[in-house]
Amino acid sequence: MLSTTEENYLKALLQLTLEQADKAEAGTNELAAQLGVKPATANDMLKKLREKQLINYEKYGKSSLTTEGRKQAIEVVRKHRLWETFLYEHLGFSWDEVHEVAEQLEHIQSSKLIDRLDQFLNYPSFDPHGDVIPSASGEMKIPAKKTLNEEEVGHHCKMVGVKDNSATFLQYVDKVGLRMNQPIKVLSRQPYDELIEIEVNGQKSSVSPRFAENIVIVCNDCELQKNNS
Amino acid sequence: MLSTTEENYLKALLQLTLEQADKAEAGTNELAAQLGVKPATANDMLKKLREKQLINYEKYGKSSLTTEGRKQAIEVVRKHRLWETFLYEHLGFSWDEVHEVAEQLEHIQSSKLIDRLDQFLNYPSFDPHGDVIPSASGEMKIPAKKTLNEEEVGHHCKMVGVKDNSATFLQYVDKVGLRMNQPIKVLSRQPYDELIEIEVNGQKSSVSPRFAENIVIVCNDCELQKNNS
DNA sequence: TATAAAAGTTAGATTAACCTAACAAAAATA
DNA sequence: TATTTTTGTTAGGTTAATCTAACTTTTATA
Ligand SMILES: [Mn+2]
Ligand SMILES: [Mn+2]
Ligand SMILES: [Mn+2]
Ligand SMILES: [Mn+2]
Repeated sequence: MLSTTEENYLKALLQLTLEQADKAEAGTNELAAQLGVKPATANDMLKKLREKQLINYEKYGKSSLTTEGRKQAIEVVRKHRLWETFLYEHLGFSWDEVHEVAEQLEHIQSSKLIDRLDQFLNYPSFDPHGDVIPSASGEMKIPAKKTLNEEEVGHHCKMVGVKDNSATFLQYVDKVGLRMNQPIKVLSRQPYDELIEIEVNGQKSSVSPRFAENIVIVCNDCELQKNNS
Repeated sequence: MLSTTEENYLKALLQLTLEQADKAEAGTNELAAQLGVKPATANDMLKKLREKQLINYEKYGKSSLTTEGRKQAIEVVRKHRLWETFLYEHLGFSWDEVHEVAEQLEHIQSSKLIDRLDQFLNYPSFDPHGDVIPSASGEMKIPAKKTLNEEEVGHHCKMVGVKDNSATFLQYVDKVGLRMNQPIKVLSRQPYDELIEIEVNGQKSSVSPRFAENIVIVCNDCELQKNNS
């Protein structure tokens, strides 16, 4: 059985390697920073996790999860997000309060507990932050990335990045009220001028296709793609 | 903030000192046995807890909780029993499955979490084993002990001890179906012969006053007495 | 390409929680 | 009371997870 610390390393490695979809590996310093420990500390743990066949790691090289390591990491993420959902939906915690407590709850060891919690919550697909909850079988669906311009009317999505990094554009994004990871609903698309009407945090605004094609989003309503290499 | 281990020592000391209501102290070996560690290990921890002013302890002496130590211990018991109640009532865990998981959950650090859980459960007074749940303010009510013969009709209680330790009596207790800590309901008292009709685990039986006065019980329905020295 | 910077590793130390083995004090009992 | 048993303590050691300081390798850049 894994220690809380080992679980945290695997989860951190999963998160870092999911961020950059292309290369599924992370450096020692990067991992140490993510976990708030010194590189020397992370280095020790990397050797230990390699011994346990949970990661691929070679001296001076980048690290990546093995199939078993990935499975374990996904299980931790599943627990984290189910607990966040419980705290948010049943105990009246707010969006920003759930994470800290879920960091503790995700390490409770009881498969019966997590299965029953899943059932109690009615098998939710997303946590309060809109992140996908992995299934009991360890499948973690990753919603497709696209631009806001390509999003369908009526769908719910969230901004996960921008294509234009100019100050002008970023200031405009701010002004429109868009924030990273905040839920967005696409209300309509005007046939006359192609303006897209969106709702963010209760506020409605209209944006141009030019603007929208520089906003990268993930859609919660579109077909989900499994990601379980 | 206390470590999980420190919390476990305080809780164990509370439990040991509640058992023998007269002398509120426990020996090093006794405590070590309760926690499943060696006396040498417990000895180290006793010194540490004394430094933190959580227990009273002197070399070769018995240990007892300070006011602060007792407060902390009661908080852990409160968390344990609220979680047990949650698992039992909302996640369909059985009587005997809840304890193991609650041993982990009782160490989650979040006062908001436990307050909200209490509210969610509608401020329960007893856990699934019939044990009293301490209040948010740290009051731990201890139900009055009395004999089954003194118990009122209609009340719910549980056996916590016997006054007669003869084999004959104990075998009779077994035969009637009484088990330690198992819920008992007093159904009636016949005016004619004073026989007491009780229900245990769905089974009804009648016992004599002679028998009943040798069964020590605690009543869940009687006035509770605070125990917060 | 030579040098500087960044990234990664190693050695040695610390802390918490545990252990065993040897010893000391207190309590029980002969 | 003397002896034995029980109880409690100490010394010294282990493991997991952390650190700092010094070192090495790799990568970037002048
Ligand atoms: Mn989170
Ligand atoms: Mn989340
Ligand atoms: Mn319990
Ligand atoms: Mn209980």
